[in-house]
Amino acid sequence: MKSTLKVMHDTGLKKTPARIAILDVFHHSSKPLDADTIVDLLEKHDVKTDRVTVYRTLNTLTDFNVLKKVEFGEGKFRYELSSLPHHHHLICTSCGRVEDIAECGMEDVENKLQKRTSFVIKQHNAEFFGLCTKCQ
Amino acid sequence: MKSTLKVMHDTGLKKTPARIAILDVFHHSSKPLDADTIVDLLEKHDVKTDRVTVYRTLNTLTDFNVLKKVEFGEGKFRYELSSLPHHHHLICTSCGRVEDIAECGMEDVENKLQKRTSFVIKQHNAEFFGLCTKCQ
DNA sequence: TTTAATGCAAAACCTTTGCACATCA
DNA sequence: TGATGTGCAAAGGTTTTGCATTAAA
Repeated sequence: MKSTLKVMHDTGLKKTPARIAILDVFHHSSKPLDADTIVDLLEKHDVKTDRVTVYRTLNTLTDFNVLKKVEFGEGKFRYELSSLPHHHHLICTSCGRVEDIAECGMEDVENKLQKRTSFVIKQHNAEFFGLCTKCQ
Repeated sequence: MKSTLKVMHDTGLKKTPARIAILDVFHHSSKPLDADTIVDLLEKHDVKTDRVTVYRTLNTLTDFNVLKKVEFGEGKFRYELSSLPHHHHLICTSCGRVEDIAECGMEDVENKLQKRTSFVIKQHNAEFFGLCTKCQ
């Protein structure tokens, strides 16, 4: 995985404390984060930053394809590093735990779909919902 | 497909003009609708209803499993009849056109996943993004 | 008549915008 | 220094809540 500083360098974006701190948060997170959580984490790490800066940074990094927006049906966006290998999410509907699913196995599904429809398919999202071990 | 009145009867909810009109809108729509679009359609059909009633109706019908919430990464919810056969959506990233995908072909994916993880998987969502014929 | 639904006003959330000031390269 | 990023205040868009009134069963 690319380091935070490497990412900043590649984008050509200015290396500001806020951006470095926000990217660090993602590099240390195992699941997609929403803006509010990031604000909290920054505060906890004594990084003084405005909420607006967080939103702006999330958008900028998404535009530069450093981050990827995802939605879990919560009415808000979450973000994750787009450098992560292609994967989907398995979400526990009881406790909210999120697990990554590597090898989505959807290549076949997508290929068949490509043949059946007139669309040129560029990407897909998938979320699986269920109960984790603890919540079953 | 169940008729609007049948749906109302099955839920035990009161048959109010607003609810009937809203369900009618869904019975005549080929794609998931957001609250705002519904408000517009009702207005066009001269059904006088408050926006809040639309939101409340959408929530009530979702609670009763008559409607299903879906998200297309727009920062708002859309709803569709949950009586529709299991399907996913193919969304044109250029013009916003939405096509249903019947036979999702994800049973295998889900079954394999079930074996590989400790979750009990209850359902999945999938959205495919690409370009429709016109926009290619 | 009793319970549930509606309308209106107000607010809660999440997110964006404008603008002056600060900071990185 | 010049371009870009930040903070603050304000606003925009979507959705929810409280409460008095109205309508369904």
